[in-house]
Amino acid sequence: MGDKNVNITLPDGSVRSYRAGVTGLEIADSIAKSLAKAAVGVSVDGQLCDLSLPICKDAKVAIIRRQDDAALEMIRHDAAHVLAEAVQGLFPGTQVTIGPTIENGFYYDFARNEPFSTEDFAAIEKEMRRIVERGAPFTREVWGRDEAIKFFKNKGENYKAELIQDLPVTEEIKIYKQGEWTDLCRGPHMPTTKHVGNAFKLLKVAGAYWRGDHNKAQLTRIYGTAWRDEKELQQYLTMLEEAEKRDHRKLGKEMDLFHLQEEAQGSVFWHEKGYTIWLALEGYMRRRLLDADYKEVKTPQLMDSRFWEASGHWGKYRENMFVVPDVVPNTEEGGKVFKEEPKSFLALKPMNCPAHVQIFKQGIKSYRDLPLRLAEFGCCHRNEPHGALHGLMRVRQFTQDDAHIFCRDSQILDESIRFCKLTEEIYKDLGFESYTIRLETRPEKRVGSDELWDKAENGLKEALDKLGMKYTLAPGDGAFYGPKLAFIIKDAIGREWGCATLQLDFNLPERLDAHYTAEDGSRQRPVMLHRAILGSIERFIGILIENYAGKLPLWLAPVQCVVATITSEADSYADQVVEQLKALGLRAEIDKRNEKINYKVREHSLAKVPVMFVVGAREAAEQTVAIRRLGSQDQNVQPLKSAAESLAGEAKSPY
RNA sequence: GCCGUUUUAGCUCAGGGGUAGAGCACCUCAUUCGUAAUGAGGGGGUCGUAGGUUCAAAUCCUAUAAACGGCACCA
Repeated sequence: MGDKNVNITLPDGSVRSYRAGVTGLEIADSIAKSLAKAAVGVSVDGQLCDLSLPICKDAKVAIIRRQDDAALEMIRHDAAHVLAEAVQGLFPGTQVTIGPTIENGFYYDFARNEPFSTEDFAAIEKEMRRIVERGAPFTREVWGRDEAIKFFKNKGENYKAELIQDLPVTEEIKIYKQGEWTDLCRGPHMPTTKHVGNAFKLLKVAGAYWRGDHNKAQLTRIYGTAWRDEKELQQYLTMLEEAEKRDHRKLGKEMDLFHLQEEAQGSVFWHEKGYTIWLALEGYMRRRLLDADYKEVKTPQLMDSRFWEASGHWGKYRENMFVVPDVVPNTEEGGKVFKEEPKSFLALKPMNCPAHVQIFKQGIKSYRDLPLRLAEFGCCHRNEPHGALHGLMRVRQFTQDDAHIFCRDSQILDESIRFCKLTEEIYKDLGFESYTIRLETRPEKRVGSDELWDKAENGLKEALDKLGMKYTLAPGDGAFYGPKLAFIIKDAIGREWGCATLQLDFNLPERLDAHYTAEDGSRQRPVMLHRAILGSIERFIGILIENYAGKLPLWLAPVQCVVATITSEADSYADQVVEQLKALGLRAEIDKRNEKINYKVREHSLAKVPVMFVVGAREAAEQTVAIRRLGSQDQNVQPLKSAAESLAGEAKSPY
């Protein structure tokens, strides 16, 4: 490198010249001693690097101090290393594998014959604190491939050896040491383990497959969180607790919305209150769809296996389908359920699309009929693996707000725009401002010509661009039959769930031989768009509950108004009030119990009833109500008539 | 499906070899009390299920089911 110089551009825009090979630490030192002291890493052209890494070409450089947001990534990564060292110190013979950072924390996957338990956490954390306190410097070395493989194999670290073996030949084999402890790692790291600090906590253990492949070994994963200081850690832990309170399973029980039980795992028992939400939501969607020129249909629940063979589901998804033998059951007491071998089978529908194609195929369709949009609140069954079931979010019986649009290639763009617009409007009505959109494009194994895929992918892209909707690209993640859009919403605990989806399908119309007659009299294949906006109604209600923490907007609230009496003197007036509310279409209940008003207010507040009309002798005499809204302590006394009417107006569905 | 954890009254949970406990809810009585819990009394559980060990099992062992946390899967 000699005396060649490099130009370093700092965040304030100033450019300084250093000799080539200068390190981040040296740059920091040249700016201010205090900066060098506070520095934990350096960003070089946006890439986080070790402070000690020589910089050999012109670059934009920012020094990362421990208090900077960018340092969180390093703190967590280093914490993962400290965890690994601690675990290997306490549990000899444990192999290390990978330990990346994740949102809000980190994990490390270990291979050990005996799995860890959360009871080991105290000891591991203690050892981690000792390692942090010791403050060994992280040092970076580059090793030869064979040397590295030999080293790790000798140590019995077969997973690490495998990782190195699979690294591309062009990749440097980087080894980081923290004192005695050595690990293969991409880096970067902070100067010493001391910089990790004490604001970390181990959270949970879990099984995880080596390289995410269920055919490979099962490892034990330890999850942790790490922050810059104790206050941040506490804030995060409090946030987790708050999120737990919003869990739809907890609120569903507390608010008497639904339940699940062993005899029908993965299928929901909707109680009156929960089903009231369902009906309000479904009604809203129905009005939306009919106005958007969809035609609502209803198709069979059970169909012969031949039907599913034709659609291709029988071969590919049979293990997740509920199959019913087409045999009359034996009624002999204590006998076998079926006496004879079934000659044929029926299956509960796992999806609605093939049935919609059947409707499309009735009669001859003209290009004039397109686009044809068939909608169904279709109840589907999928035999999901036990471990996948999760409250309302992942169930075995669910209802999709499903629709299939049959159209021509040239209509893909327009239909995509209509869909995205409609979804956006609906999500806005439902209170979702933040969701992410993913565009999943052609996978390697696929049907349809490249030309058609171009048209389809561009159609989706163009639709999003035209509407100014931001999205991320997921190349290769599309279905074999076409590209798709996924709208993703997070739940209370930060888990992501796919809700709305738009999927182009070049396969099914072909398989099931759907066609229409074009202007020139020729037979043409329609393109089929699968689309859902809520996705599954069950899941969406779960997300709604979490999003609103149970405090649903008036139009969705199962009980919109409770009329509560102060003394029994007001009973008959309260009856009149409820009657009026009901006459206006409101979901109102009365609480005439012999309880103090404090008790009633507390109870209905906890039940998350949005509005209470409190009535006592005074209100009865004056024909008024004292209005109390959830979350407010204000009492607003209004004449009954106007109060009821304005509440009814407010409770109207947004569409 | 895989790994781990859990399962005791309607709900939330305590109890860890000697025959089951709290708070809330429920029922009864008294109280009519103006915006987040009125008081007193009462009823309620073969401790997830099936085996086993033991004089004795909610408690120990084995199997099994479900739920929970991840992983894998999600047409």
